[in-house]
Amino acid sequence: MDERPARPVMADVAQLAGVSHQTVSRVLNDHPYVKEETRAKVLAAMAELGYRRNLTARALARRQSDTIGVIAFDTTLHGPASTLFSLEQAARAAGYEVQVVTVPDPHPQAFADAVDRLVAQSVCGVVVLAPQRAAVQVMAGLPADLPAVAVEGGAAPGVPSVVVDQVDGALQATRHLIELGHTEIAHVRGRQDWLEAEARLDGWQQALTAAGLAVRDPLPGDWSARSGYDAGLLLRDRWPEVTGVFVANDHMALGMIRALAEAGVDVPGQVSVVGFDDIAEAGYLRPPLTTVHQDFAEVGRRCVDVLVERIGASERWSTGCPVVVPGRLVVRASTGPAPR
Amino acid sequence: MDERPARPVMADVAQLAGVSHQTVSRVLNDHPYVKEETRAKVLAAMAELGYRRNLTARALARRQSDTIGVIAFDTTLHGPASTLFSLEQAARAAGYEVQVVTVPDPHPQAFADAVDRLVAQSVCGVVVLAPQRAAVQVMAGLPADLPAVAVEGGAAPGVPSVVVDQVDGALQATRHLIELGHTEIAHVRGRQDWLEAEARLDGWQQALTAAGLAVRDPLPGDWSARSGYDAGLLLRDRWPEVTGVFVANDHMALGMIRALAEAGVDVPGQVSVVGFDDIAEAGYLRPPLTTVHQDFAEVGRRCVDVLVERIGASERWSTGCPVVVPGRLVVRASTGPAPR
DNA sequence: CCCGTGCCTGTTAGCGTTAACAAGAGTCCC
DNA sequence: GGGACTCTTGTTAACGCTAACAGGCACGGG
Repeated sequence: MDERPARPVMADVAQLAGVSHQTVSRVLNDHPYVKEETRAKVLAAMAELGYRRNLTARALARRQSDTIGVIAFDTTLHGPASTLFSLEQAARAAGYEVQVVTVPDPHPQAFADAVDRLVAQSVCGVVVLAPQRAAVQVMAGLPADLPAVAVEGGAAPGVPSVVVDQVDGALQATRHLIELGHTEIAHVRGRQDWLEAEARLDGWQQALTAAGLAVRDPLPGDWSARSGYDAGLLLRDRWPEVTGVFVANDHMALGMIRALAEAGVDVPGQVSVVGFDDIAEAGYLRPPLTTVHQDFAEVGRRCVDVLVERIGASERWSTGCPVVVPGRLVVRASTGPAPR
Repeated sequence: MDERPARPVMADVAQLAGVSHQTVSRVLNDHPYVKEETRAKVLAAMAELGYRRNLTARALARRQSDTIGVIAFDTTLHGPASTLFSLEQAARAAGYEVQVVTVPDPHPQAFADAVDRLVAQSVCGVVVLAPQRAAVQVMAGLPADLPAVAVEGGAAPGVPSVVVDQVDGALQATRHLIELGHTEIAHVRGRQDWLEAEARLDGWQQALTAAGLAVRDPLPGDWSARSGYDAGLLLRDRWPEVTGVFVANDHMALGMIRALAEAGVDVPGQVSVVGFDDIAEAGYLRPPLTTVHQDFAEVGRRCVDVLVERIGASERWSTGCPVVVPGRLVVRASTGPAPR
């Protein structure tokens, strides 16, 4: 005659344990001032009923949800995917859930919608994992009382960021080529509107300028292996004298190497190639790729650190300078001494 | 003297519009029986106050949250990452939020914890994106009234699944080698405990058996490029007569090719290699990789379809057979006729 | 003219939790 | 013995929304 047993609620536990529902709440929230004996009774009752607390109700009552929202652009890409993965684990360890909203097109309006949805969910903090210029504007428009962190974010006022030092990484990569004796060094840039693409371009330019070498126009690229391949063809055609290339990410680097190989150009014998990212398979490509390693796991963790700190602090926060995770050049076999 | 303006709630909108809060609710939920004029007034009031509905309160009142939970193992891997990405977009289009929980170790207990957390959040459905044997047990233990879908899931009773036809894909790959005249064909398997690894092994065996060819022990692998490289070394050492290899994923295939190249073995001249996954850069490796394409975007979309249907249906669902997304062999340059 | 039937709106009562307050019991000290 | 604590528990009122019910009004048919 009975319905299927509904999920037990606090009141049920309270009744079974012979206490008030508030006492159950106290046990759940580790309040001091609960007698050990009472706590045991409540715990036993919870176990017997298979009680699970309703986090929705909790969130409503506390006006705080212990959920971190993530706004991401393309979680398929190596960097965002890796960051998201470690971020989720770090968040869980800190007691937070993670809710992800991806933004298919990097238009400000789409970002704004994403923020709205997250706010409607009463998230207690937001991570912006969209390293585009368009995302920067959005952060400026974030509700002032909502803690936020940007990954690789530009200088949005009031929003702290966690970044891998892109300029420095590009400097390391380019200097490496210079030290090997290369003097004609090209660059394949990442997608327009991406901050990382600009920073890597910057680093490359700085290194060349510091060494007194010529700065060519960067070859266009969109992060994809295909665009790297196209850039490779273009390179041969336009600047056959180039012997070193700093490519803005590993996927494009691999496309570039393939184009060069097809054209009969030996890497690293005739042309040296450096990538960026250090994707998992970089060490197993032909040739093994020299590249700049980025510790995305660390980035994810630091994001949570910063965000949790902001959530904890009730007063107005100061902006502070970005948390910088260093990049590290990994020398493998795609670079060698300049041919003479 | 005033505090910073608190976020407006329904009552505020109602007051400004001169109606009851229930009418505001009706407008928000597209109820019939709201006069056009009233609707306009309410909408105007909402716009003026910048009202955002509180989804937490809504979820509590409706006892339903419009959130889909995803339990994933490693969202860094190509397949899960791609599936998750399209799933999130499809879910949003269907009016759902997505909450992700990753499980660092594939132990049943860890999966069970993940389910608990999702249930506590009152998610209205769950996608299990963890293609391991350990995850199958967990699905059997899912609350009976919680709609669920498994991706690449085994035969958990009552839980529908969306799969790419792995066995068929492996058959296509292996047959391709056979048709090219190869008779000594090895296999590098994926990580133990993964259902996909088993299915691909199966397909390989079936194809060989059907053709009357010898079935060797599969070489061990764990999906990583490194393990593919190791398998390549092992292969040369153990079975120098092998001329065709079906490798369970592209990353291992690329490691294998590198190992062979180092040993002076030409691909595809002396040994043909087929991968599985069709990662974005597969066409730009050296040589371009013949592989089996999986349409993960479609998998994500179908997951949402199935889940939404289950959520809508109030009565007990029948299990039905899995939704099968076909795999497709993409022939590139890493395979060629068997040498004689 | 009354009653039933659409339309439209308001009132009330939850949803399951936490917060705020109240209050009783025990302890300690003067 | 009384006041001021600390420890422990219970009662009540939110949190912001939706669901259920109860009207009021206009219209049409018997």
